[in-house]
Amino acid sequence: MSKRFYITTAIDYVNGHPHLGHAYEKVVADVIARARRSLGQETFFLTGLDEHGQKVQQAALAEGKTPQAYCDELAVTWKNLTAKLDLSNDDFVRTTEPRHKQVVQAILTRLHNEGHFYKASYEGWYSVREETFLTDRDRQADGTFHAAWGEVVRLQEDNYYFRLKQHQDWLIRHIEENPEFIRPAYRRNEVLGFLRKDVLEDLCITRPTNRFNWGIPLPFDPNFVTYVWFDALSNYISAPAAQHDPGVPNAFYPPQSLGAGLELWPADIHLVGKDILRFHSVYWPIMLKAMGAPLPRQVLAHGWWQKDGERMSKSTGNVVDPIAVIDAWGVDAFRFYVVRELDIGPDGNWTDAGFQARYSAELANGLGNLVNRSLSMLQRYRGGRVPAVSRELAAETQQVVEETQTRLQANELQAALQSIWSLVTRANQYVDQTAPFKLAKDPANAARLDEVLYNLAEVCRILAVLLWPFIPGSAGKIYAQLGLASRPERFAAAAWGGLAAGHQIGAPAPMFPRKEPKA
RNA sequence: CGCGGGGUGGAGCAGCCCGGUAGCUCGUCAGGCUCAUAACCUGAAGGUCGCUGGUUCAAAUCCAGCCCCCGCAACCA
Repeated sequence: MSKRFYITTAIDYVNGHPHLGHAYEKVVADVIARARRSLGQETFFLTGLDEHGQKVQQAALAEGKTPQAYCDELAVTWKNLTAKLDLSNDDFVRTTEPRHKQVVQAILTRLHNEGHFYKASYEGWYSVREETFLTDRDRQADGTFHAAWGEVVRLQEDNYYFRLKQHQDWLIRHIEENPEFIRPAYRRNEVLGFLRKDVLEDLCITRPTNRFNWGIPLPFDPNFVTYVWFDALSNYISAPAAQHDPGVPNAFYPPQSLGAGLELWPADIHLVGKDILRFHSVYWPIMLKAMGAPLPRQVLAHGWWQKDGERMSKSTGNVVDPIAVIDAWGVDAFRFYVVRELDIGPDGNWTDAGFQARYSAELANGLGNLVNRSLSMLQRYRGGRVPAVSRELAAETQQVVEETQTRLQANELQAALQSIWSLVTRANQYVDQTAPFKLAKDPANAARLDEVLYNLAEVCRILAVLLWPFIPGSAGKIYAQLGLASRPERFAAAAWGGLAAGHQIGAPAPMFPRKEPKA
């Protein structure tokens, strides 16, 4: 058993339904996970749900359900999303699961015993309606609080705090010495700037149960539940702990372990939105250090999507429903668009016109048409029987394969797709230059036609291999149309010459049917 | 002076880290082809790479300043 490549997504808060941002992050993580597996690394891909907190408790109450029942229902919706997105996740963690709660409690117990926490009293302005403390920043220009907060009262409350100040120096050093720790680089600079400038405030990690109790109880004080940080972030290590991962201190193994001793921790990539970068690159490393666990290799922060140049919001109605898009266009069209359109890091802009343009130009007219015309000719002129191996496009293809590999290993997914499409373009040019449909008219050209047909079929096969991480369903269809029983899931299969002479291909069929543009 | 991102032919983007023929998709115009999902291929027009200055033999790319747009600012991917 050896260390696996371990990638996580943020766990989504169950309060609400999935939107484009959730789906985007999961797809990106899945493409990275599939790429790693294809390249021969054992990989573990974790995603899941954050189910505790006040908003969940309130929402459940409003629907007359227990919080657990409410979560169980929504968990079905969210798990369905992973299937809908064709994710290859190896586990799905829910923070209400016993295996998770046990790990969180073990962590809290140990850190408490070692003096990382202290109890203190806080007094401030409290919004009864929103059940939250307000700060001076929430005040309006005239010093009053906005009416949306409702009644604001003076309230005093005890809570537990996590000591952070002592960790600031080593964390700065760690980020400085490990350029890969926070990516992209401009996000790393942002965190460093903040750490160098501000003194870290100790972190409030509890809520008193008289405010709300839908959370994991503090093992050492029943009047409190833990609040967000130790609950949600710990999922990244509670799942490995349940696998008896030797990378996790065994003090944190849950009692009934179902594990097989998988070596997962430390995580290789925490994929997160830019909004929660600070929690993953500051608080989480400090928590791990206090636990005595190794730090993750990389926190990779992606950007946000806008819709038609504006922030998506339910009130204005300019939202993108990933489920609806997938139902209308297919999951691969969705996966392709979000990864091709937006590099990991910057913000992106979803437009329906842009989506349809890429579908039409790149998937239908580019890739789909290439495969269809290539296999149709092989079927028509040679009865679907693969001719002898020819290497006319081998060198150019090999170059694209290497370029794609380099970019996949660097998690440059958008750039990898650009490389792959240069091969699509090249093959379409090749059809034009060699004109197999003309060669077929004169039997004297039979040998040349054989060569051309082989090169086209083999390029299609290799494209399937290269595309597997991005659009696994369509890559599988290419293999099926080539009459291959296996799946194009191993990058090593991208070597030229995989199609054997005499092999019988299947029936060609359009993969990305042309669609009339929607109004 | 809160933090950060962006400003590249008509539209949307890549390139900038690691200076050296400005690339991609769409659109426009003109040709070619007919195997294929009315798809494909070729060529053309169109850009002072936000502005100003600096470094350099050479800057979209590095440095400084300025203008404009947009996010974030403790739990919303």
